[in-house]
Order: sequence, then C-alpha cells, then structure tokens
Amino acid sequence: MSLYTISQASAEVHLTPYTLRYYEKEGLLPGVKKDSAGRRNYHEEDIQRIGFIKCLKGTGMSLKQIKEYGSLYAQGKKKFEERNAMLESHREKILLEIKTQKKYLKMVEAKIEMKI
Amino acid sequence: MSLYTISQASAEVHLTPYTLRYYEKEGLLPGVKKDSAGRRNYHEEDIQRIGFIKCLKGTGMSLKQIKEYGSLYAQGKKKFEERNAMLESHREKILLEIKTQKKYLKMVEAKIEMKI
DNA sequence: CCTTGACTTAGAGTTAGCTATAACTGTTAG
DNA sequence: CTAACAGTTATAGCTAACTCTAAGTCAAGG
Repeated sequence: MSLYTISQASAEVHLTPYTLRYYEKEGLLPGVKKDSAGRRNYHEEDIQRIGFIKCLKGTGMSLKQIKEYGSLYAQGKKKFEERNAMLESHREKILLEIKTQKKYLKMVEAKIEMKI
Repeated sequence: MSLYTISQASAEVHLTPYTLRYYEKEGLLPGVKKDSAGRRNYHEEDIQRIGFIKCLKGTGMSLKQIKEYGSLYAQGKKKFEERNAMLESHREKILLEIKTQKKYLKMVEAKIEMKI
C-alpha cells in the first residue's frame, strides 16, 4: 500500500504542497491520514481523488462545488441521484464549453488568415 | 454610423458597464470617443473589438496579454509578425485546451457510467 | 549532540478580474 | 423649473484560489 509524503504527492499530481494543504483545509480532501509525527501520508485513493478534483476544476467547477460533490459522495448511495445529477449537468457544461472553444478557435484562425 | 451608449454596448456584448469602463481603464479599449457631455459613444468597431477581446479572454488569455496584442495591433503592419506569432501560439493553446477538455469529459462520463 | 531539512500550524499577503460606492454632472419629460 | 435618469470619475471592496511567512517540531546523518 504505497504512501506518499506531501512532496511526493505534490510531484505526482502537479500541485504544490501549499495547494494540497489548502485543498484539505477547504474540505476537499477529508480523511488524509497523518503519521505519528503529524505528517501527511497520501494514499493511492487520495491521489485518485486529487486527479478527479483536477478534472472538475479544469472544467470550470469551483472549489466550493467540488467540495459539495465530495460531500455527496461521502454520504454514499443515498445521495447517488443528487451526485449524478451534478455530474450530468457538469457534463453539459463541458460540452458547451468545448463548443464555445471551437467557435473561438475559428475566430482566431480567421484573424490569422486575414494577414493584416 | 450607429453609436451605442455604454448601456446599449453593455447589452450588445453582455458585459456590464463596470466591466467596459474597467477594460478601458486597463488600456484594452483605447480611443473610445465621448460626446460633448463626456459620455462614451461606442462605435461599431468598438463593439467588434470587444467581441474579439471576449474571444481571447474566453480562451484563457489574460487581460494583460490582450492589451499587449492590442498595442501591437495599433502599431500597424510593422508589428504584424509579432502579432501573428502571438495569435498562432494562442491557437496552439486553444487546440491543447480543447484536447484537455475532451479528456476531462471522458473522465466525467466514465464516473457517470460507474453508477456507484 | 547538533545541524539539516522536510515537515507542521495559523495566519497574512497576492493576483486577477471585476463590482460597488460616493459624489457629481448633463439631458429630458412633465 | 425641477425631478428623475443615465452617465461621469476616483477609489474602495470583493471573491477565488492560491502562495508565502513565521515559528516551531521531529527524524536522520555526521
């Protein structure tokens, strides 16, 4: 069961130790274990979770919403519907965003093509 | 030659009057004309320009860089190369971003499909 | 034993990008 | 004429998401 120190986890997920502590303080990473000296030990599942946080954040979800999602997740299957609805609506948001990005891409390309 | 008051321009481009003034103060919208009473008159070309600013901003360019781009634009064809290089590299950034968004989309969809 | 270095905490500081307030001015409808 | 309205400026305040500092702890190497 591989464990990571904060700096190893940091390297793994490409977030600074500052950010990892911040996420934890904000309640996005509940249940990170600590050793006898009080130092964080990130487990494989913490790393996975951070990966999904990055995915949600990278697609424009706020930390506040991500925290909400995590809290629904923690409440197990009784909150499954609510949690899934959140993901479904986020999915729509991503699709829309990709569409917008493509539109903007065309605008930039048109400007490049103008050559003036 | 249609003119827009700040609130008309605001409605047209979906940005608040606060934001329009802010952009101007930050140097993103040089040369906005004013009437005899000192009120802004947005011309069609200002509206166009705001449209492109929204495109650049919407694809992750900072206001600072957008300002830089505008300043190169203002210097005419002698800065054409530099300006176009900026757009080309921004184009790459957008392409990468779309790719990332698609990857994240798959992650979210996988999570939805898991149904747990 | 002592230093080094990676960690801990609480809390302050930073940045980007707005967003709002206060005090004021010019235009227009009644 | 005057009240309401839409605009003006300068400046302050706000939020999100970090990012850093200070002061301290602990384990390991020389």
